[in-house]
Amino acid sequence: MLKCSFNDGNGCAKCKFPVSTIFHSLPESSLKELEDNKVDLFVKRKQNIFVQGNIPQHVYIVRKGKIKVYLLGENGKEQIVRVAKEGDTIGYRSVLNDEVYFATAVAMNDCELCAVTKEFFFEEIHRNPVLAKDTLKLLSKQLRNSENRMFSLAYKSVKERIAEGILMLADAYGYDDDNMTIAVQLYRKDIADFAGVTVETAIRNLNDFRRENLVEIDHKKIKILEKETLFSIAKMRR
Amino acid sequence: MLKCSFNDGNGCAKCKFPVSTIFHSLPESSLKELEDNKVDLFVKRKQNIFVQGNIPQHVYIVRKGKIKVYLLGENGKEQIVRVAKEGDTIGYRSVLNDEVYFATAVAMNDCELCAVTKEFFFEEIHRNPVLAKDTLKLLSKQLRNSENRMFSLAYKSVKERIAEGILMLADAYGYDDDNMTIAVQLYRKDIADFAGVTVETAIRNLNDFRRENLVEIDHKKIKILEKETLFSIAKMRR
DNA sequence: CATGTAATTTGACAAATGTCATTTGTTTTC
DNA sequence: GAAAACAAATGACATTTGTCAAATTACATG
Repeated sequence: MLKCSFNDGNGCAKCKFPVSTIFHSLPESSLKELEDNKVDLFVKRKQNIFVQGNIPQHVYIVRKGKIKVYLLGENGKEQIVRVAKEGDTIGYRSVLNDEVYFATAVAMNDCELCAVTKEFFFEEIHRNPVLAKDTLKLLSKQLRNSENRMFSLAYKSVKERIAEGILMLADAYGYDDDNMTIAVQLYRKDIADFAGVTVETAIRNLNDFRRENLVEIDHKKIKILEKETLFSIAKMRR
Repeated sequence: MLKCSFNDGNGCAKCKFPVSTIFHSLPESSLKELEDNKVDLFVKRKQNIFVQGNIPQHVYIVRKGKIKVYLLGENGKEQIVRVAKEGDTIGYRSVLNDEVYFATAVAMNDCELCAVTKEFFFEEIHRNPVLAKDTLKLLSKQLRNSENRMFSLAYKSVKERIAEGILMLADAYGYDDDNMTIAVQLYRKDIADFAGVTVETAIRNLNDFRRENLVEIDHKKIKILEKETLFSIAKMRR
């Protein structure tokens, strides 16, 4: 049997996980049970974790790596609806509603995940009110975020959305050690798909920001130089 | 004391409410307790039920009437993020996350609501796993809907969004007895705010649809004549 | 029911953004 | 490490949608 990453002894004191996850409230007994209801998963960059239309079998906890979750339209257009990094949970919504995946999740870099069976998640959410409450909070937060982005997509200009996108992606993925460089490689298309614009438009605006010394761009790595200015361009509520 | 609308004896057998609500799973004992933790609320058309930035005190169950929930931008632009009718619950998300209202809810016509104290809702969600699960399902559904609309706002043309908007509003508010006319008075601005366009643009597209005999418009009442055609214009996944 | 206010409609025009084609640079693969 | 595949950049242009102004119609209030 694979080593249980929930009990490897380093990390979050409660769940024995390198980072605090949605399962932080599980009692010892449940953690034991969890061991028999999970599979470790190693996913290479650009590979899918789950795909729109498929039937969910697991809830995924991200142990390592960055992920994007997007909707794919007929025209080949993609809308990134959510991103995830170490400690985040993905694929749980389709499980909760017992329906096929509504979105596709793909690894932005090599990832390690824990795939927890939907049966365990379902059981546990029933008998553990704290897990239920935490999941409610998580959903609430994501719904709020989503509705906020609805507003942006509807009414903000492209420049505002690109600025907002950079800041949101930075916030969601985190920073490198310099505390300024977004901790993931982003294609121009990723930024375009997040902001809901074409690649060409994203490029033009990114290069505007670079010329104005708001960001520094080294291939796929973006360093945020003037966060405050970007915030004011994005007209973000904070 | 006001008559408790949860126990007026007609409607849903479980909760004694005219329609099935999120509280349908409450046991008798909780329903009794609920009586002391609710206020009946009568809200006139165009009046607010809650306002962006205010501190939530209640969760609202709609007994009668139609409601829109929208985000208000600095520029005066409004994005309708959700709508509610008889049986729906609103204002619960801010309560769950213990933060100020993120949106404003306004009555589309005269409404009757039950305002349930947040303390009761919180307590009950903790001790009633079925309520917790139902709330999780509701949130999941709304998040899915919201992400779907993110995609539409980002990538669909105005004509597609207006068609989609009409169909979504019809679905959410329901129909009159003819089963074709949307069961609420909609200003052109409401449709514009739902689809994320200007009033002028909404008007032009609505009138296109009317000229093509897809809809019939009598002031603020919209009758859907060719639902299938609208669906295909909207390119909606169903 | 008259009057003022608000909502709808239309046209002309401006601005924002997407589309397409092409070039250049970067990454992957054999 | 050369070749092929992929990604980024740029220009010219088309299209979509928004903006502003003005006219008409509907609604609400005294």
